[in-house]
Amino acid sequence: MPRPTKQSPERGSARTRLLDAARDIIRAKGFAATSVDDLCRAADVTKGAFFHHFGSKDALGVAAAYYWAETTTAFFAAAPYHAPADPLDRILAYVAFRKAIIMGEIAEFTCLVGTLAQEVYASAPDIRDACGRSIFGHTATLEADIEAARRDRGIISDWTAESLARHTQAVIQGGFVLAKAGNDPELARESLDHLDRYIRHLFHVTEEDAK
Amino acid sequence: MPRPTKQSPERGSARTRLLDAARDIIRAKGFAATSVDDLCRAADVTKGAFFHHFGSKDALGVAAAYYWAETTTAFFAAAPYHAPADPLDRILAYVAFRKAIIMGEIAEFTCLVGTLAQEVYASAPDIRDACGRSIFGHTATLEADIEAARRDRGIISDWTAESLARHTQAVIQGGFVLAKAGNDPELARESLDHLDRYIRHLFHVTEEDAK
DNA sequence: GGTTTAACATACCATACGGTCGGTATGTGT
DNA sequence: ACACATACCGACCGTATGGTATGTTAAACC
Repeated sequence: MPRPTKQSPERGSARTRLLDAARDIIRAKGFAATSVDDLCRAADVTKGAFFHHFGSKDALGVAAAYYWAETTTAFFAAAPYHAPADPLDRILAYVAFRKAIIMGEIAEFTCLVGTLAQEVYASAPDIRDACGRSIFGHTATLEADIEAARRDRGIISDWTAESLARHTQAVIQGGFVLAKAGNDPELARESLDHLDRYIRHLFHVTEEDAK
Repeated sequence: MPRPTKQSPERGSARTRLLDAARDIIRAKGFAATSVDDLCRAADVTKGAFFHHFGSKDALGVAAAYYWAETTTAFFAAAPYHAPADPLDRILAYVAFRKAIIMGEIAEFTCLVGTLAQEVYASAPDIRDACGRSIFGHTATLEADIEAARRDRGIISDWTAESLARHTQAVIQGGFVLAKAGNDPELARESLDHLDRYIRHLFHVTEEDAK
């Protein structure tokens, strides 16, 4: 039950502002390098407010992962790639959409929960699990289309819809890693072209089909 | 010029022991969460020794990335996947090899420079660049085989050898991210199966060829 | 209208951190 | 023999860190 604050009722509650700050700062600096004071400064709240809303820094990490899951779920649900009638077209539109939103600064298009999980998977299992739920919850949204496309075309395969959905995520996450290491967003886009080609192959899309 | 130490001449110099400790601890906890004292304790050296060999913690990060590049280069150069006469077979053997070495604890098979780059890319450009050199230096070792395989088979493609080599790395790195998020090494292996299938497709490997 | 409660704010604390500094032991070249 | 360099030791320092204790304000509930 958030309540409008006196100083900035329009900017959202302190809790939301802290989560927004966490999203931006952790993506840029990593979780351990982001201090509680950093977050309070960015969100323009005091430490008292921070520890009122979150029991610890780790608890904020968990909350940030859930917040990421919520906001990205809404973002992808509202995205235009669901429009095509053919499920395979929706899958390819998804890949194209993922490629299209790779722009601007690296910290702005990369994945919070991927970064976070990679960093804290061994030392903060609760944060890791929250990240896992966000990632695999997202892959699950692709499975229905993959399965439908497979049935539509009578594809007999040694791969499952779950597996291909996860692979899609792996390519995206791996592209982010390369983009960061090479300091070049194009490296992330490049792998999505290979993924697109791979998916067309799995569903036997030929040159003639493309027209 | 390392010199045998009094207390443990057989364990290698303090510098090497610190770099080994850095490899293991940073992969498990991340760079920022790894303190200089952690490293000194694990390497059984004092803080004086640490700052004698490395000007700062960041300098150790850079050195660790170079050390990783050196040791992995030697490791992959000595690996058996170079044996096949056909370059395409070497490429597929590489993918199979990468899959085979995914075993044991997650921190033992994942990539130091991938983790490191992802964490510090924005705040420590020198570490990031060292990681980039390690990753892209490794992808370069695949390019010759990819190019040779393409020429051998007269493949006309809209992808380059460099691009496919980088995509291979992206799939591996992305698999590591998923393995960490899901706390399951199988997630990393799974994507390598898709990569294998994709490469066979690019080089027109049919079921009959496989025999 | 009084009490409770959520939502902050402020001052403070113990510790852990990266880094420094003066010193010592052990070669090494002349 | 002596100067010099390298490798290392360990006490110390200033600061930043996560976290706490106490206080304040204002809306919500009875």
